[in-house]
Amino acid sequence: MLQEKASAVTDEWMSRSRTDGETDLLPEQPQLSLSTAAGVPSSSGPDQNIENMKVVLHEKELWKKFHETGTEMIITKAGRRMFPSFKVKVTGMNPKTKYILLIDIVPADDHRYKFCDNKWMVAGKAEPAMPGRLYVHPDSPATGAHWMRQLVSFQKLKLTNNHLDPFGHIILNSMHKYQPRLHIVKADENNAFESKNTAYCTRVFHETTFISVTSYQNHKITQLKIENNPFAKGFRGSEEGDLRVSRLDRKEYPVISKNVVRQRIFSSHGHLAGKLRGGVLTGHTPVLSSYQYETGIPLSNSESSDALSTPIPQSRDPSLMYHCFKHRDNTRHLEFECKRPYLETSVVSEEHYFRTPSYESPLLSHSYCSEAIASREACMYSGMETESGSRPANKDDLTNSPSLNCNMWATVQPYPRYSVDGVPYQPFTPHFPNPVVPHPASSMMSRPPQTDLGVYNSAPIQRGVPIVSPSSSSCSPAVPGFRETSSHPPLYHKKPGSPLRPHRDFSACSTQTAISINNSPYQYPVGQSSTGNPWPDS
DNA sequence: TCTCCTAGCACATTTGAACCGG
DNA sequence: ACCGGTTCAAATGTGCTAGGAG
Repeated sequence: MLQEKASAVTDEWMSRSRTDGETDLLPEQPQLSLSTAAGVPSSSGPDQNIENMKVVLHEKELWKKFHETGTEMIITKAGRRMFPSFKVKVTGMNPKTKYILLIDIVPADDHRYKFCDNKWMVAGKAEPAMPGRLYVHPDSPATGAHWMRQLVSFQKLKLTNNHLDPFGHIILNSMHKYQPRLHIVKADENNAFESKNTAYCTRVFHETTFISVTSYQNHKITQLKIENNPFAKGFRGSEEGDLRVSRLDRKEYPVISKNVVRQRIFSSHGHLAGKLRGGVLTGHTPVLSSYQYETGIPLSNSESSDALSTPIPQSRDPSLMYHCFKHRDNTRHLEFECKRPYLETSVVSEEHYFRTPSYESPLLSHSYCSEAIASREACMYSGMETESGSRPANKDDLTNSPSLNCNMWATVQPYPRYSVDGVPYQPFTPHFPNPVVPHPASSMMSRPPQTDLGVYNSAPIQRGVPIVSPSSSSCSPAVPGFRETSSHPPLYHKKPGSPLRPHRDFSACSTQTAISINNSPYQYPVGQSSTGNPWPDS
């Protein structure tokens, strides 16, 4: 029943979604007054509610450039920042109303990919989703005036492939496709978003879709990163040398950086022909394509089909013959476009990570906190995964359970289109089929009891933050999943082999989080749902 | 043999404390 | 004592690459 309800919510959102994504957020339902509902004082001026908000992706062109090539994001055990970083310009907020901005990253589909013949291909079914986590902007909650004053940057957000990550970084699976989502939530009187009527908006920029990797597969992406990321400057050609030459003649004479030269010394050119034969980046397989067509929404990478099939066709770029080599084959080549660093200063001063339940598997949440958190760095809530088998069968029951009496963020349903197609998505099997173990951190964080993250997944709110459509956004006047914090003692899960440090850090984190985010005992458990199209198209 | 992942490396940027002068 | 500017070392963020695991 709840499921149906959730579906209904999702459908509603999807129906209200837009595809012209770059600008407006979906208006909330007019009949509801968010300001009053959320207990937020209304501004003296015109009531600027969420329906008036506009969110523009910063460095959209750069994102597009990456997207057209097939964006890859490195994930490491220690955590790696995203580049380009996720930055947005928000307008239309009520200057006096407090908002919470956060990001989550949901699977774009249920496939695992491999880079073969210079293109991405489906390599099988996706692995079990990592425990979902939210990254709350460190300034949250802040007034609309604050958010609108300057760019809102999430550049300190880090991605990791460490399932046991204690630092609150967003956990992803390598060789999987993901879609970042921005959520704007009106903070309630407690500077949290627990209120049932809390309004929120979700914004998806299809350009930000990426495939997570442990090492770059596409040399073009490598070069784009090197050329645009200041931190990678050391891998660029010298100013007097490579770059200057590249500016003089970009097309005819590809620039080869010193690194390329160094690599060539050791590389075997024998691989080149084979690698270039593909010559094209194709982001999607027939499976995805068919899926996309079924929903009537082209997948981003299907634009990939255009983009990815056209971006680096060998025939179109003969220069590749000179400098293009598959990464593994010690090959490199340089892009000749903008050398300007894209990193910019931003309002970011610290971050907050919140855990979101695994998309498919129930998770038990507890909090982690890193040393960074202690130093006003990233804070997050995280949880442990449990067996998918522990996933509640009856969502209504779970929802009604006292244990759920807490703030909830929507749980993620990674592959919404499956439901659209009438083919329910099959949850992944849990990664950490382990028993529950009490964790002090959770209680310290005043975290609501989370018996099982599956609860969040099944909660209505889980559909509350869907990817409604490509480059689209959705808004809701009320977030059913955001509930008052419960005083119920939390349940804890422990993964086998979980590092001890996280536990130590948790306490610090909890404190930090409570202060910086809520100034209240509220929690931000997180589940999210991506009921919309996670792989939007332009 | 291949794919994927990890750790250490060199290089560059960022950060913040220390210092100085007005 | 305070403020603003400069300097510098440590911290941090990059991609590269050899080697290991499966």
